[in-house]
Amino acid sequence: MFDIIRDIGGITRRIQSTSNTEFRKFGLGNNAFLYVIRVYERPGMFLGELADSLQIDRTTAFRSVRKLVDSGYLELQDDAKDKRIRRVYVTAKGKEVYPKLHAFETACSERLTSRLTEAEKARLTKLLAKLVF
Amino acid sequence: MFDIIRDIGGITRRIQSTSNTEFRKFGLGNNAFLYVIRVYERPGMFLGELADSLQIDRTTAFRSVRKLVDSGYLELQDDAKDKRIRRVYVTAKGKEVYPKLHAFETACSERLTSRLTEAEKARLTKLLAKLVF
DNA sequence: GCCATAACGTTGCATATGCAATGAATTTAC
DNA sequence: GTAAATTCATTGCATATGCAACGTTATGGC
Repeated sequence: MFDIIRDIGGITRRIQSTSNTEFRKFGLGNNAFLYVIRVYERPGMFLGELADSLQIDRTTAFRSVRKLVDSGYLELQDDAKDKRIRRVYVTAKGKEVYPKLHAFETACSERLTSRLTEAEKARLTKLLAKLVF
Repeated sequence: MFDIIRDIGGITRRIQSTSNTEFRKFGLGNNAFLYVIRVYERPGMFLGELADSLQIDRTTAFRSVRKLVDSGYLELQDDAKDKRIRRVYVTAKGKEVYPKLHAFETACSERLTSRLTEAEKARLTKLLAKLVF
């Protein structure tokens, strides 16, 4: 049964590796692309929120976001009410690159599930959604 | 559909994080436990083979194995025929700790799939096995 | 046999990672 | 209202990571 854990672990590491190779040319290696995608789709999260949503350590996420701010893909804005938090948004440069990131993610997904029928894909999605941690 | 990739990515990072926290007391943080488990179950792989089977970068795997040799969990043996390769085995110390690693993996797996019926678990396992990379 | 090609382990180097700790802002309890 | 506890962002530090490169050994083509 623990095959499930092992399988998804291996798949994840492999996808991560090829994604990083693919996106290094944009300066989006080391999982940086994950942040751009997520922030594009859900702008205005604060830093810790973003980290949690990606299941990534907050300090690692913090540094990754800072790098992305420096390289012009993301920007930070102070919150009006809560002085502790800083909200994250994509810049024009980030918006511009998003379609490429998304297309690659889609292509990865399609190859990954290429031996599944549409019905099986739907079932898999449903089953994964029921997993809990 | 790319939800599949995102889901398994998040799950993997989270499991990895808790596993590392759990096993750091044995000096088996940083995914080191993965190597011990794998080598225990399939002894005699050579270094690159082991890395590939875990979908981990070969140089990273090399260094992790070296650390585990230093800490006494694994040992290396030269191959009789092929002078290039070195095969990996668990030591007595590695064998001793394996049950704990395996038990934790099982517990993780059970919690993860706790909202699934037995039939659903079986289906999920089958579907994951059909994923391709 | 012999040369080109490939596979392996290994190292250097720049960078990422993550735990522990800090300080500031906010919320909770009383 | 205020003290304690919580939640942020941020930094320090030790360590892990992964690409590129190297030397050695094996393999394939001729």
